[in-house]
Amino acid sequence: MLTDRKVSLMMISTKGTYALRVMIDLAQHENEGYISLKAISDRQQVSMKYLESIVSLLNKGGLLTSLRGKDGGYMLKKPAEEYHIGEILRLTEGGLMPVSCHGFSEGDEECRNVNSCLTFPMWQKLDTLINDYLDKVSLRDLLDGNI
Amino acid sequence: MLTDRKVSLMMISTKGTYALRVMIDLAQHENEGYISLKAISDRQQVSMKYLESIVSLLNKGGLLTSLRGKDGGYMLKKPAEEYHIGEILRLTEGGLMPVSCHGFSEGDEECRNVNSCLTFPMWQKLDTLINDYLDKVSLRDLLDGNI
DNA sequence: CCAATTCCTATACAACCTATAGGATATTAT
DNA sequence: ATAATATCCTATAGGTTGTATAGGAATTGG
Repeated sequence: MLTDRKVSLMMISTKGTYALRVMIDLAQHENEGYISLKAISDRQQVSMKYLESIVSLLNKGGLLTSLRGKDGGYMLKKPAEEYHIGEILRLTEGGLMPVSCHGFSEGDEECRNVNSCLTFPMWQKLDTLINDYLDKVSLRDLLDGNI
Repeated sequence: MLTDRKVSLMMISTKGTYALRVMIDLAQHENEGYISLKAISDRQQVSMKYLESIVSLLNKGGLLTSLRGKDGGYMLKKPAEEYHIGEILRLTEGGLMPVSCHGFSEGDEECRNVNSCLTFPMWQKLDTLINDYLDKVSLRDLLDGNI
C-alpha cells in the first residue's frame, strides 16, 4: 500500500498580510486602551466587514483581548516583542499550500519499494526553514525595522 | 506619491511538482535517448495533455532538448547534478504569490514619510531564504536522497 | 505516404480568494 | 434607556487562478 505523505507549506494571502497590519496597528497604539475595529478600518483602509473575519481569527487564537460595548475594541494581550510572525500567519492562513507526493506510479520499482517520495524530504526541510525564520521575527522587530 | 512595492514568493502547485517529477523521470532514464511524453505519462500517471503544457515550459526555458516526429521526445540537456530545483520551479510556477505592501494609509505619518512598508524587508528576506535553499538542491540530490 | 510525436492555441470547469451585506444578540459607558 | 460596539451567523457575488482537456498544425523517421 502506498502511503500519501503531504507537507503544507506556509501560504501568504491578503488574509495574512491584513492580519499583520492589524497586529502592527494595535502595537502602534499600545497603551491607548481598546482599539475599535472602526479605527483600524479607517487607518488601514480595509472594510470593517472583512477585518471582522480576520480579527475574529486572531481573537479566537488567543492573541488579543477584546471588550464589547461602547468604547470597546481590541488590545494586544502581550507586549509586541512576545508575538512572532509565524504564529500570526499560521493562525490566519488556515488554508495552506499542500505539496503531496503520491509515491509515484505502479511502474516505478524504486519508489514502490522504498515507499517514499524523492521530493518529500526537501519539502519538509523547506517548510521548516520558512517557519523557523518567521518564528524568529517578532512584531516588535517589524515596528523597529529590525530585520 | 506612495510607491507600491511587491515581493513574489515562491509558490508550489501541481504544475511545479509535476515538473519535478518529469525532470526526475528524465534523469532516471538518462542515456536512453529521447523519452516520449507518452512514456512519461504512463509512468507518472498524468495525462499527456497536461504534461505537455508543463514540459513545454521546461523546454522553452532551455532545460531540455527535444526532437519532433517519430521516435522523438525529450532529453536532459545536462547531467542531473547541474540542474537545481529553484530554476525548475521558477520556470514552471510562472504565477507566483505576490505579497504587496501598500505603504499604509493616509493617517499613518511614519509610513508616509519613510515611504516604505514595515513588512517589506521581511518578505524579501523570506524570498531570498526560499530561493537560496532551492537553488542549492540539485536534481541529483533528489535522486540520491541526499537531502 | 504513414505513423508517431512535438508544438501551439483555445477553452471549460472547479475551486478558492476577496470582499461585501444583512441581521441577531450581548455587552458596556453615559 | 440609549447609543455604540463586539460577537456571531449565513449568504453571496465577482474575480482570479489552478487544473485539465481538446483539436489541430508542423515535423520527423521509416
